[in-house]
Amino acid sequence: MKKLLDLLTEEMGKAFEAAGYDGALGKVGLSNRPDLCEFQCNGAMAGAKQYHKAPIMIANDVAAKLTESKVFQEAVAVAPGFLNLKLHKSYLKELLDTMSGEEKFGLEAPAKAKRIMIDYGGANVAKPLHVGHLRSAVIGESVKRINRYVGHEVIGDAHLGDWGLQMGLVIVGLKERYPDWVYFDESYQGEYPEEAPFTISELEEIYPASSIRSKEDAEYKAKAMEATFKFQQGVRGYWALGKKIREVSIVDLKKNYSALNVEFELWNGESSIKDLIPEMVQYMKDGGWAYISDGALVVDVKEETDTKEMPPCMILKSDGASLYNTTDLATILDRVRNYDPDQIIYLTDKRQDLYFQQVFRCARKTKLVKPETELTWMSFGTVNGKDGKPFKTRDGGVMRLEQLISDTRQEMYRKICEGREMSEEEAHKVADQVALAALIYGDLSNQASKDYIFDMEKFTSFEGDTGPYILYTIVRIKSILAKYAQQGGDVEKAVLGEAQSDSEKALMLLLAQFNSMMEGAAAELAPHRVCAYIYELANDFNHFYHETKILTEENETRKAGWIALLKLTRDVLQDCISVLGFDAPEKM
RNA sequence: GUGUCCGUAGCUCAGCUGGAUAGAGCAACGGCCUUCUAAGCCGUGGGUCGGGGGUUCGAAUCCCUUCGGGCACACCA
Repeated sequence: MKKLLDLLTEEMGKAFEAAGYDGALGKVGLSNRPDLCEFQCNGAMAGAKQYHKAPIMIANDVAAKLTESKVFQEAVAVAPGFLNLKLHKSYLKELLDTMSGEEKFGLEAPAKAKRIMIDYGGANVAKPLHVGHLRSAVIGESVKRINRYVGHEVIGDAHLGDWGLQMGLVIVGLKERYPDWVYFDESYQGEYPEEAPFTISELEEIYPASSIRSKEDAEYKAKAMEATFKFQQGVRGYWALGKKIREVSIVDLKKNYSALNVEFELWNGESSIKDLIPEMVQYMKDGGWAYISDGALVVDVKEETDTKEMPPCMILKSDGASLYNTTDLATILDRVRNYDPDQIIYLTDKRQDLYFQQVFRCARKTKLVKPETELTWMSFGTVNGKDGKPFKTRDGGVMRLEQLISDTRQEMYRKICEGREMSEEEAHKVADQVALAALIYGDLSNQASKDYIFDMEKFTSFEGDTGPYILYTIVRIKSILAKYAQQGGDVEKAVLGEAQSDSEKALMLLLAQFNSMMEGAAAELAPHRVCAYIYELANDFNHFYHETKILTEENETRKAGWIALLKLTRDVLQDCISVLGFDAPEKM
């Protein structure tokens, strides 16, 4: 199904042509004066110069051609040259009929379905997730789902941080505690145990302790660096131990991510591509791109048009060790070979702007990717506390994601028990669902690239533009539909009718814009567009709901029409929250 | 210093490729539950869109400049 504005623009273009003007002037947009009209066309003003005519005269000519229109019930020329438009109710009804009958409510498949890889999450092995990880996880998951919904193939990769110094720190920490483990016996030739000899809580305890110690104790730090090096070189025991650390971490991370409804297709990490590094380095040298500068191996990524300094992209440190750039570039090589993606999207915090410019330029220059492969960096802002500084716990520590989720769940449970009667089991279930919606919606309704203030009170209060409000609206609709069915009505067979009121028409108009909204959200990687849409949709529905008594309506055709409208609203809302990454309960 | 992002109501934020009177939510105040879930709905007050120029018939939006803030500027990730 074509997008509503395109259909209207087509119709308006014809009218411009019929009146003897350029059809391209007939661009129709949403009205910014809902009190006057539903849509507007400003083409008459744009065309005034071209035709040496007052805009109002052009607008009048065009309006005259629309008196018989089956689309526009009203097309009025208003000074200085606006064309104010209203749709025929019958046209709108037909549009929604078509929409209801189509898969994905009239959203058309993309001209070319892309294969997109998205790198998000940002988790590190042996380090617990904290608030900062919420953004990456939630935004990435939504971008993935949105693009999948519109018809692309999307592969999410957790791209685990399992390569840097933290590996050495954990390994050395373990060695201090358990020097006798076979992992540390370099003469050992046998198999290593299947079972990991430590738990996730132990790792989470060892890492910070080890990290602090390495900052104070130079000798200890040297040991950690040596361990990191041995691990990266693939020394048997170190590599085997690293693998176990990785396994144990992944189990724990999966648990935490699933609490957020976040799921990765791939759990590759930086270490997964270790074998590609030497090959890639050699390739960059052979190609004449990489050279030694101050001892380090770098690739120049300056371009003539640059107005700023652009440091070269470092491939290897002066001690020959690899770094973030190395693994990211090798990962590109790996992804191209194994998946041949049309696009790779990276989701990181916005401080990495320059870094990704360097990496992308380097990947293009050295032809790791095809020229047409899109490399997209999507950045997100930091989560700040009320003071505008990065969010911390009360005592100034890092807020763990697990803690944040459980706090929100508890608060929600309390509120649910306050107002409604529910079994304890159900209350917990619903509370978890609503808490998740509160968290995800709270995050996604902000523009991803901007910082936002995490305000626990705001998040756990459910008034206004919040996830719970959206869920509440869906639950309301479900409740009415259920009652209708109880009374013997068949929701599936209900047929839409023409709008009976302004509020009903407003709801229908907004529903008709679903496909265009979703297409835009996908193209712009903008989950907040979906949030803004469903908030408006929920508002329009509630407005309609408050002035329309549905179940007591005596005219059965009319009642069924409303039921069909409710069903469509529910379905659209549910698809929307599903691409945002949460679900609605049956009641709340 | 160079680059980059941001500056819209008391607070938190929208504002799509420039259009008519700049919108929400929270907070404040006032209404609406014998009737489909009041976690809701309706209403009131609140703004020199940081400042100044420019382009345009028309600018919160585009360009320049200035002030204020965040962030980044090769051997961390």
